[in-house]
Amino acid sequence: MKRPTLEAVAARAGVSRATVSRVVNGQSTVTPEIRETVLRAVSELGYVPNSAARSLVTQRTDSIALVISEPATRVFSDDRLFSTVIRTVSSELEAADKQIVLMLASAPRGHARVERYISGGHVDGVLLLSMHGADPLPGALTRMGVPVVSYGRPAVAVEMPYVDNDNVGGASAAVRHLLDSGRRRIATIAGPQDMIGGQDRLTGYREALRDSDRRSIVAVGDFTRASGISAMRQLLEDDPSLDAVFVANDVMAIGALQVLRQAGRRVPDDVAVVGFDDIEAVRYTDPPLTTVRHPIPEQATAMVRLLLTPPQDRASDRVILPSELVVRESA
Amino acid sequence: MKRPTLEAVAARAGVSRATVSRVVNGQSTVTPEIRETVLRAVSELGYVPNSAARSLVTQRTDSIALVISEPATRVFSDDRLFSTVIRTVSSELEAADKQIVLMLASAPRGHARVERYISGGHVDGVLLLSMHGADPLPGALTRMGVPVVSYGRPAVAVEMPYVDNDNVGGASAAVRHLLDSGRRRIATIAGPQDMIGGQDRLTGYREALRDSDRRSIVAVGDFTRASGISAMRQLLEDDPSLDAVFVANDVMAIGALQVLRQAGRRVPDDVAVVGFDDIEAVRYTDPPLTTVRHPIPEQATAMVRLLLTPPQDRASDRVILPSELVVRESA
DNA sequence: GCGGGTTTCGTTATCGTTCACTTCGGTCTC
DNA sequence: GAGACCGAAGTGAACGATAACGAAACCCGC
Repeated sequence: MKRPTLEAVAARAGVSRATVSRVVNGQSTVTPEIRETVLRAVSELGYVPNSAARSLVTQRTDSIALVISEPATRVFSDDRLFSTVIRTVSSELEAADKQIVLMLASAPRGHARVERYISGGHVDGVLLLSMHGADPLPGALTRMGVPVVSYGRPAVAVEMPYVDNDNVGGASAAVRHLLDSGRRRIATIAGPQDMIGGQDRLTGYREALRDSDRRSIVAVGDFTRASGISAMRQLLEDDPSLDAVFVANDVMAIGALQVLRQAGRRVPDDVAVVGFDDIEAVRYTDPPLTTVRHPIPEQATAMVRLLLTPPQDRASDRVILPSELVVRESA
Repeated sequence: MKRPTLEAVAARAGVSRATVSRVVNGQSTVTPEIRETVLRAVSELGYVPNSAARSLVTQRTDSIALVISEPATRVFSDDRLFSTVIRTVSSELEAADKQIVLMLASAPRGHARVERYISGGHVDGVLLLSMHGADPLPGALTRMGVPVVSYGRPAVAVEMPYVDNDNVGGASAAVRHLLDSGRRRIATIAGPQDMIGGQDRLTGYREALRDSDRRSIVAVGDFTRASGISAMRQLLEDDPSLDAVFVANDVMAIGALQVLRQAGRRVPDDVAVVGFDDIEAVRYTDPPLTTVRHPIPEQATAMVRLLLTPPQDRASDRVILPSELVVRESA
């Protein structure tokens, strides 16, 4: 009833354990004839290697952790990011015959759990989704010597391989689009400034405006719809004559659209709106939202590739992927 | 530089390996004084048990697999389902101090991979998301003797613990709502009939109609938006006088709304529409969609609880959770 | 103060692999 | 034709933990 062991297979095939091990692990130093016999014994007994025993001696686990170091609400506010990353990472690791251990680490209890688990040697590497500058996890993970790659640029303090999209470039492309279409007073609803993405998108906005001679009008949100609503209200109050808003993510942009409508401003006639992320929902807003799309699958793929490449073989420890402006009806 | 072992801790604390093991595993048969000494040695050396060695002898892995046995496109068409299940399962398993291994198994290569992995004893149990009646995975998994719980009722053929929402009840509640609001010709866009959810929701529609004396008008889709579009077109052609549609999921309903608008039918004035799932996007459709919400977090939680409860301690092997009609503007 | 019964701790075997070595034929070379 | 050499298979020792078993040490009552 219990699972057959290497020993059993060896006995059945009339060879030693070592030979069976060689066959199972695909070493070439075994006579084709014997290899056949062994393979037959393996399939007859339904042998599958015991992973615990194997990784006890090899020090490998063939599994990598995908750590989401965010409070659940933030990560999942944009479902597409999350599911796309998981899906892409999954299929990419599948090709490398590695498993995914998923860890949602909401601080601080989750952090301790993650650190304990990772330092326990359960995984060969870590893919880290962390968007907070103040997150202690990137630092902690690098310190324990396990290979890590971050999705998105981690806080400046830590040296860590990462793959990011061009937040700065995407944001300034959005703003330039507004400038090109003749908008004069372009405000922004920025993201939280403790998040790298929030910082970079604001930087992009500022850079684009600096090249023109427009004044910057900034309100800060925290990437939630509610914050988009209150930020938009504040902007309208601060500068009633604004004719465009660049919003640092789509979720807040949806809130902004709602406020604009309530305030009797037509979009895009009176006020143009551009979002960021290109989440599913913005195709169905009224009007459909012009936004910046970043290539999530490519980013996730690059992340896995980077992790699986030994440090000395890497062309670079950082990869930046281009963002793309998707023009719909709101701007 | 390498990680300290039990041996090292034992040496430092001046006791035997066994005692350290007892302390680490929280056995009570150890003198408080010695326990203190050991714990100090543990923290001084930063000892963390080697999981491979442990599970080699205990036969446990403290991790469970979450297997998504669907082509990616289907699972992710409703992002909320996916992310909510993951999030809930994750936090629920966290409480039990178990890890979650995520496997996306698109047939058939994925199936072989999953079977190999599960039979390899990598996990203590399996949470299975499989919505196809013809899926061979539920059968295969039960056969290999590993504890499994299914999200949603599996195909009739296999005997397997599961947690499902009341698809039949939810669908008939939706149809009754249409009847109660005076609709006379109520059509349905059914889901794929090789999926349990698709079957059950159609059953609910039929049951509700049977209690009245209305005729059933059925088109079948496959839960994608495109199929919702073509199904709606077909329905309008078959019966131009229809005044209500119950759509088996929201994604198809979005397609249906689009077709109705193009056909010049006002919703809900000319045609009432009810969806199913209550995905995020239907709050922003025009008009916002009336739909049936099923309690995904509760379902996921119940699934984990069921898996962690030893079979002999279970009150029942199947749990059915109620669905709830969410009335918005489309019906 | 002594025997029986508990605690408490140490010894040792074991789990299933892999890896470094050894061994064993057989070929090659001079 | 003998020794060096090489490839293929076997032997034995880790790997790091747990658990069964044994041996002290201790308690108790008589």
